[in-house]
Amino acid sequence: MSRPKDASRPQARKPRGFPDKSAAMLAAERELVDAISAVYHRWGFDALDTGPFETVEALGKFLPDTDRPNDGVFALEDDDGSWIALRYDHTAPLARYVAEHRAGLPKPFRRYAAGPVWRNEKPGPFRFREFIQCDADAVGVAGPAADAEMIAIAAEAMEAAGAARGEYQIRVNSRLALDAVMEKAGVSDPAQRGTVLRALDKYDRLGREGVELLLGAGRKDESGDFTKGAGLAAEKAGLLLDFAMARAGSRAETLSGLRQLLAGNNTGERAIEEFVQIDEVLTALGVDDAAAAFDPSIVRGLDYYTGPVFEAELLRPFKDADGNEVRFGSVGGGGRYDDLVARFTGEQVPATGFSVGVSRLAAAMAAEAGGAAVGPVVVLVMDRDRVAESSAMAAELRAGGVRAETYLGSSGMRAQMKYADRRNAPAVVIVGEDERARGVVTIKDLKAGAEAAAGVEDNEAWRNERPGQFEAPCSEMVSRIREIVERA
RNA sequence: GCCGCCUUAGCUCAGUUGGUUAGAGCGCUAGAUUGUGGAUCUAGAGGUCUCCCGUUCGAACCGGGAAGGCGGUACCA
Repeated sequence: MSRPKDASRPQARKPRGFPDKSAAMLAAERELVDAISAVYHRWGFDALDTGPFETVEALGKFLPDTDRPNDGVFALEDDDGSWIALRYDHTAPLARYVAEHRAGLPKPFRRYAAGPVWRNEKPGPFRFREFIQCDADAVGVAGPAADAEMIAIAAEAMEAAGAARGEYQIRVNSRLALDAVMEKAGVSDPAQRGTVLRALDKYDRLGREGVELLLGAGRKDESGDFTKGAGLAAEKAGLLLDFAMARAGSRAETLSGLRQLLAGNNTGERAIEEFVQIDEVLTALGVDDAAAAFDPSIVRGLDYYTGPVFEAELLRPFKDADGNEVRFGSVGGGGRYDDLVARFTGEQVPATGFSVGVSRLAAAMAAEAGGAAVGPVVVLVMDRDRVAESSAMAAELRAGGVRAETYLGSSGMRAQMKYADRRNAPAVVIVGEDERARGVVTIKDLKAGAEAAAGVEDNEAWRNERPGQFEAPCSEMVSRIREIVERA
């Protein structure tokens, strides 16, 4: 009866966060990668692939806990006892590459990379442990003009990804400005600065009240878990909150607000000057207020960035598989990282870059599109002894540029039709005794057939009508099929 | 990592105050249909009720633990 449990039999279960990808998903990913890469290429970046693994030392400084190299990254011990790990982004490998080959590289060095990255952390909906990033970086360029250009590229990449202007926004801030406001608020302890930055970063999600709690005593979330706050006095927290909320209707308006907030502080003056230059270049490049805004609540990771930082936000909501609206928020980010190469060489090399998370975008678009990918034309086999004839017809279709396959299963016609339907085939080709006798082929347009059948309730009528079906001379088979495929 | 909720057929879910053979819809397979995907009707396959331990004469149901899932939160280079 019931099979005995066999301990040696593995469970057919895949690890979380590594989704199986359908044909539709793969097509969406490839389209996005191609479109975004084309933008980078057009702006003068060269493609470079550094492979999936780096030494943990190369990724090292930014590991959360160097004693446990498997935390955060996927690491394994090499045969010489050293540890290597899968890259968690494209920027750290680039820094290593530049340091390793600095003598032979043109300066500035402009490079783009597209491929999977891996993060060993808790996955969630639209959040994976393996995902594709499309990354562009300019190494050896200092100054806000280079950052402004990256922002313009980010905007163009979003539009190439299918977000019209107004459906996305690049939100720009600066570490300098954050430093300035923390200086003014008297926050100097490194640990406290970290807590403050993390709190400000949550403004989007928690709003002013939530951030206020995190800057002060702390906050209890709805599950009852408590997060300790930065312990700031209300007055200091107020200044930080005013800063985080300083985004106004346009870059110019935000700037004038920041001028007042940061007045009388040296770092603040420098931050303002940086914003002014970025704004000028953005305007010159045609990046308007809808495409890129100054937003002081943008923080991004802690250790890595040294100047301007920015995030690409998708404003258009998507529907998930259950029809619920999903707001995506950030689908890409970047900024200036002047110290990353210096880790290897000791010599400071200024750099700025931007990266798009393609997998989330593709997952969203595929989920919304919902449908399966269009399948091949299926040539049915009516007479098992004449498989070769079907094979020849399928070959003729392929030679004519049509994706086609011969049905090679062992079932009857009904099952073959069901197979074609399930494959989402645009059409089937039927040649049985009748057709052979008259030198014709029967072609059935499955999509037209399904539409025409929607109103037919009577089985006999359905069978007589054979909706979507017609005969054609053998010589016209390829051209008639192509008409159908092109319409699909 | 921490907190909360959940787990019965491929999917969505009923069910039993603990009592012989556990249900529905959808899906799947086959037939009605001799050469036709839809619709309709009929039949069939598919479950140690997530797992382990305990309480009990008896557990899918009660208790404890584990695993997995969902949500929140922390971290996110």
